[in-house]
Amino acid sequence: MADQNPDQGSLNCFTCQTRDRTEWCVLDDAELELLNKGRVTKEYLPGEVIFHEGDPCRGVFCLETGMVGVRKTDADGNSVLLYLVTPGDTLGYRAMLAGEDYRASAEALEPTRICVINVPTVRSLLEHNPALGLRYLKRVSMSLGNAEEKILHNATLSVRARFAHLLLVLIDKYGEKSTNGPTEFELPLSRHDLASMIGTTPESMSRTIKKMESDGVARFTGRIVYIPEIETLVQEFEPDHFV
Amino acid sequence: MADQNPDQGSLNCFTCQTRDRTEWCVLDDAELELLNKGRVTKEYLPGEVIFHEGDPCRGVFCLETGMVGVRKTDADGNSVLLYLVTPGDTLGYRAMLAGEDYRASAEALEPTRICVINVPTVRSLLEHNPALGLRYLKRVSMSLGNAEEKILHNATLSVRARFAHLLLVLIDKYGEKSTNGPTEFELPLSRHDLASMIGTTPESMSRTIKKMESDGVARFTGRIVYIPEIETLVQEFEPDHFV
DNA sequence: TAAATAAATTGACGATGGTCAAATCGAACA
DNA sequence: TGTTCGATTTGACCATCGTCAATTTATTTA
Repeated sequence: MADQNPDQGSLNCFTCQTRDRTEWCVLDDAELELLNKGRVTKEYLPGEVIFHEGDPCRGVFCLETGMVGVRKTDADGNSVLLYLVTPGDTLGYRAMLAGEDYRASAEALEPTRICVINVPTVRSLLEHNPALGLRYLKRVSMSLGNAEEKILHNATLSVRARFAHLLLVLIDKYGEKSTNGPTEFELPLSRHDLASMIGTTPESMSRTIKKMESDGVARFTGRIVYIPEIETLVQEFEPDHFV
Repeated sequence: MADQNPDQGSLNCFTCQTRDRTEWCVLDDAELELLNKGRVTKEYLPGEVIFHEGDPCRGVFCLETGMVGVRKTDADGNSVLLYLVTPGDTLGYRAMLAGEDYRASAEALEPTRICVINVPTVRSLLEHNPALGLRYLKRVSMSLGNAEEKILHNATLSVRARFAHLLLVLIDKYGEKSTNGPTEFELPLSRHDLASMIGTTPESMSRTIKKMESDGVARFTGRIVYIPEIETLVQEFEPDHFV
């Protein structure tokens, strides 16, 4: 793990660029002061592990820059990539709020700067500011809704339909917003990680991409995707979607 | 939907038998009074729908007696059974806490008595008692952890392994606690619903059961399962589990 | 009890997608 | 530039599991 480096980026929670996009936006100055005291900044290089499945919870992580992947792995080494975490997102709150050890691991996918807020600080803030709890309640509840949807999708949709859906989600979250017409977009993930986001293998991923290209749905050049018509992707996973 | 019937069962939240098993256990008497005022009791027969995917959230439901299944269905009619809800559980809180419409539907699987607490009442209680929010945070966060585990299992385990796991979970939750030795247990679900709990079809469920019988892992007579040795089920879904 | 309806099982078949191995591509580096 | 290592793709194979239809078994109703 890279050394703590307080000289780069925002110096504290008051000047933090991403604070307004996090749950902390509901804190007053006194609470921000507490948050700031309970905070340590860390940097990670791609591949470095931030926490491991089974580790005791160390607090809540705020992503300032970079990208983190949250993975869940079983005894045989099979794994799924559950989340991509980007600046303004928080990380590790599930275990903290459930009072459990981590049930997934987090790994930097790019050079990443993160603030770690220790457990007692978060707990104290939660106990004294109900609005913060309500914020987290909303976040966790929406996340649960998404997870349940994924369970349905994985059970009922083909690899291809799930990949079409993943592309739409990635474009919506990290790409230009354009509901229709041609779209170009750089995938933030390797083929392997794309595969493990939709619960399949790199081989099947590869073949699915090839088939989509030959069907004219999309063109892939490395991590660049070109999609002539976004609507066709919607059709892929919602066959009877009304135009 | 069956008529409201205030003459049966517990008359109010103060005398409610299941209250201590719900999130409401953290409420004081004044808050219980509020809860009681915001409450209506309803009864449902098997097959009756309590809420539908897409409906606006009507509040939080407390199960007094019976059993409810939470299902998620897609446009093609494929569905998964996400949860079994039994007395002492609450229902519908995810949509409420996320501030969303329901993203799954709930249906009585047995004759069921439920108290409905309206949205403003729950919201008011949440805003004034941080401990209640923390309770729900814990519940939703643990549920999210389970959902994420299910995503991994569905992606990596065979139908048979997932069924073995389901059996263990059902026995743990609704059966006699016996970590080893022979176990007899009545399944609370039809074959169809067992199948949709593990994201497969009734036909595959049937064949899996047949195979397990011929392998001597379990015997099925209608909804009665007899398992000579529980540990073999653990082996089924954790092949390299240490004894 | 018999008829009707629903649930569960079985059979036959094929498609999807996983596995393993080999080949190819591409980036990092000496 | 050539080499090396990892990522990606391709090929060959086939197991698992879903689909559809038919049959058997339960359950409900008349």
